[in-house]
Amino acid sequence: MPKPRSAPRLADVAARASVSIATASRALAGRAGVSEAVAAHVREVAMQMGYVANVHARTLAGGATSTVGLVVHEIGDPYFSEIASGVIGVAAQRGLTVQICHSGRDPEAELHQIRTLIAHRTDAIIVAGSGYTDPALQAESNAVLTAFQQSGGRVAVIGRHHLSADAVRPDNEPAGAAVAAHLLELGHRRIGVIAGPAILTTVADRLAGVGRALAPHGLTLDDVPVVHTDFTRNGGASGAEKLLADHPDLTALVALNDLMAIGVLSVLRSRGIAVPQQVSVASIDDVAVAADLAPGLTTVRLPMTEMGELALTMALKPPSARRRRKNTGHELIVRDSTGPAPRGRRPAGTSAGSKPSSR
Amino acid sequence: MPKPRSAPRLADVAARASVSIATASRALAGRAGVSEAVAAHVREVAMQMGYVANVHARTLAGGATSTVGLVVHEIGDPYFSEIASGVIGVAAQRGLTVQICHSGRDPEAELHQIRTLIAHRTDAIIVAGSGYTDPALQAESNAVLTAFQQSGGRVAVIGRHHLSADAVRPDNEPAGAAVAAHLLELGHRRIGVIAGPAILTTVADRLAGVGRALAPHGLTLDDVPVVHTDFTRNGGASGAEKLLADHPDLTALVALNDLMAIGVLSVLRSRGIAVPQQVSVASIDDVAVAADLAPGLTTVRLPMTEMGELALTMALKPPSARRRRKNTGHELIVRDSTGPAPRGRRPAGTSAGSKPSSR
DNA sequence: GCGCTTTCCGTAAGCGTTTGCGTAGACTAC
DNA sequence: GTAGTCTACGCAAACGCTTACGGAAAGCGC
Repeated sequence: MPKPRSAPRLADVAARASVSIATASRALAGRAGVSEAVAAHVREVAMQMGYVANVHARTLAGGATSTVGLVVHEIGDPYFSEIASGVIGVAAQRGLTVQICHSGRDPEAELHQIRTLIAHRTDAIIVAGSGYTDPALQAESNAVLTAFQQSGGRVAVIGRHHLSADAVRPDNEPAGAAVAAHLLELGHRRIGVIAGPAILTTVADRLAGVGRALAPHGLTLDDVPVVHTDFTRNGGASGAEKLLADHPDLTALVALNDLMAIGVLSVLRSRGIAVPQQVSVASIDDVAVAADLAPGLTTVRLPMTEMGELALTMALKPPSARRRRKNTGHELIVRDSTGPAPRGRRPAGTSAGSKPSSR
Repeated sequence: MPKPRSAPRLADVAARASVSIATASRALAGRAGVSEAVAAHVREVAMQMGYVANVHARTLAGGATSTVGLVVHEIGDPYFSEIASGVIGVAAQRGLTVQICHSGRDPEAELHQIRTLIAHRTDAIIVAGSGYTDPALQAESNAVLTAFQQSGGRVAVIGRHHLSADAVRPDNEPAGAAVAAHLLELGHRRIGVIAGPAILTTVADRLAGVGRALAPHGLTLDDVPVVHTDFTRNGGASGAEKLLADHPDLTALVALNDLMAIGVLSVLRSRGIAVPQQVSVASIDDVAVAADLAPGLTTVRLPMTEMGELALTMALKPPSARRRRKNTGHELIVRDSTGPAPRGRRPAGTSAGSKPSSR
């Protein structure tokens, strides 16, 4: 090889194949207007030279980027890494690549990332983080995304956002109701809720579900202590500490996501409080490790990977006049972190109740 | 607003600010040759119009892509999502976006993804998955990446690869030695190893470390049962089942990564085998949940997030003549899944030894 | 005030594609 | 053999930006 200075260009391929650039382009794109013989030859030459089209030139000239953008709060969070896995999976199938950005649960950062993605002219953008209860926080993002859609971009969101776009809606409210109902059925009445930031719709919806489940038992959300902290493991831990300090008589703790529940369990363990004999713990998401915790975490499964797949699939469909909505399912997964409410106040020993097992 | 048809272009900003395109470009890029007054005005106008440069046009014209590529085996794996988090973190700081691809532990898929990334002319490419013990498997990837580097691209790998590029080298061998040494110190001699696919250098290196630790005790790898399965939770579970069936007298199980250890623990739990009283379990990585398992997992911490940060930082430095290498540290984290070897054969009761705690 | 340098800004040439349009040549139909 | 229709291909104009290069205005010393 004499001088592989830079990557071969379409012009190089065309020259080597003794055709014009236009013909080479059409041949490689499989577009009509080129005889099969010539087309085959061009492809052959291109292959030999290891030619790969410059995506930027192609995009600039009007082609598709073959890139989709994905905005998550934090990829290290298993909830989002499972969603991302789904997105990347279907992207790969379709020959697309995925750009991932962190929003860090900050509306301003989210806007910035969306702008960046738009600047990259991705074919589609998927916003996977939770929405914000205050529409104003996403007003600007919405304007930007709307403009993006008007100029041909596709958008899908996961969760309840104030963004006009196709949406995959996790069963947040039903999940909240399911987890609370489960605890109530087990006889718990003194239930504490450890929630994430109130500005997140995911938190608001799950909380609302809890409230709905409370109603038939003559309770409302005002009757149960709710503490808002970070939507993370450490947030869960600090929330549990606060709740335990302020309300020592609680028999069950609901964390609004698994990560928080992990933090809760760790606090309980370090204090020597038996789960579920003294305090039951349950949450929502069913991340991969939930089954392997100590004890196995009772939680409500949301199909994260599938949600990611669904979102990209929706975004890639030809746009429809109306916004599409797709609700996910949910399933209560009972493991070992929940059990019957202890009788009386904090029995020191083991409760005699039957221990529910995984189903 | 009359007609926000498409995104505003640089020309629009320039016109609105009554300057030439060149001046506008320079002003926004912060390049010299523009008076501060004019520059400020241009920026002001651009901000008002919500102008965002078209990355593709910019790249074509010779600018940087402001995109980096990241190849991981599977983003759903916490090992990789933590690395990705590190990469995205420093990328965001520098105004870069990250394209993530799955290689799925398949050299051919990896090559394909690298090709795609190169087609996107990313400024840098980071290969984070394990390398392969057979250099032939990565020969083509190496050729492609070398060409990429010659044309100005930057490359960094995480792990031991047969790729000529800057590298972040996890302490795989020392980590393997550390975990084995820990078990040996506790008196274990009948140790089983649950390894991932033998073709991965990560597996080979960790295994070699185990072997090295064995030597002072008059043992070699041939003396301990080693089973190769998938480098996943389920792989760990099936490996544990096989080992337990073939060698019922083992007192300790080493899994070559935390994910496998999680599978191992689940098998042990479902069989009612007490950990660590009957069998100790230890592994390598220290993913975020390791501390929250049942029991807390003794493992060797590798700084995944930091590795991701380091890799991108290296890749972004001006290229040096020689390949840079950076070794990570490692730290044995003793939790509750390891304890003294039971005396005699499988005592049913609890071992009386002192329980090591986290340090 | 005259040459000089310096500062600031505009003109225009690409970057590598895609694609509308124009034009040869081959073929059909008479 | 001539006119008309396709087919297969080439020419050249975008796409939106960066960056030499050149020219005008402004500052300097004398």
